[in-house]
Amino acid sequence: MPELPEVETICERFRQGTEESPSLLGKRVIDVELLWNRTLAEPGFPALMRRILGQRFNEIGRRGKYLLFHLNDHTLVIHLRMSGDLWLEAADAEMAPHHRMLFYLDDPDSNGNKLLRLAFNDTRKFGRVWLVEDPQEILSHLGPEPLSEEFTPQLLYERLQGRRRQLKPLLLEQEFIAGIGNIYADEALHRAKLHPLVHSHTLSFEEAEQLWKSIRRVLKEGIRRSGASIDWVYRGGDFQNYFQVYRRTDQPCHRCGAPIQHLKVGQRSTHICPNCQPAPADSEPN
DNA sequence: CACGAGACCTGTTCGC
DNA sequence: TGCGAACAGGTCTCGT
Repeated sequence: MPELPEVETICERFRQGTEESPSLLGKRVIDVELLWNRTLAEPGFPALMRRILGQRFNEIGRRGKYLLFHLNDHTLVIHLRMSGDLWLEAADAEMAPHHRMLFYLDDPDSNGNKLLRLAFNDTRKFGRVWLVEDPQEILSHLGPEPLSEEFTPQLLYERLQGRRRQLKPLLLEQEFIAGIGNIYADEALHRAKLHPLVHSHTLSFEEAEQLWKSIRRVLKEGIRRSGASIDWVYRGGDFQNYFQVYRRTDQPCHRCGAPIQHLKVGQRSTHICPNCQPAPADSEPN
């Protein structure tokens, strides 16, 4: 489900709090419940309990699609994968279906009463939770953060030159660039007028620069719209109303009017405008 | 290295 | 209407 903009939105909500729920910052973990064993990747549950009880949420961050909750001397790392979501609810709220892990919290001044519950809800059970001393052990494989200053057109161009892969699967590789998923890959390629099957090393610097701009634009717009909410998963964002291609099969391209096409690239559902994104010469299968 | 298939999971939608 | 197949925003691992 969530890609960089959705994770960033969740992150920001927990930092700031919302009308319905307070900020997570300063809250203390006083109990944990694990309802689906494989959700906890590391360490084992007894070790997790020993280390996490009594720790406070001091800082909340994001790297790629990973959420980072910095506690006193450990970091709680969460990846939502396809269907994960985090809810901050009353500690005695009725249990919704698909809750996989619960963190019971109190306030500095609520003397040990279970006040709130951070619930990891994950229909498909792909999501994972880690508690580590140094998050780098989990994040070190990630490529550059696309909205950071280090991610320049020049860097993208060099990295594209260093590989000989089709653009779309390459954009989905988290070690190539962190945070892009199926929606934002399609949207970025359309805005850059690049076909998903184009090979990375064939791009000119100008094309790489267009792709760089498109990636940044699309991710920033996603964040500005609080992410995309499709189907029943993840609520709150409205970027889905501004998609140019994703899930718009047969509808007219907003730029040229041609019907959007659906194809499979690397086993992932892919959407393009056949007119704005001409296929590379070497990729005509028929 | 590049790439496809299969796993991991549950729920919804599609096609006959 | 009914029922199985296909599909869903992610990632890992294995085989060619």
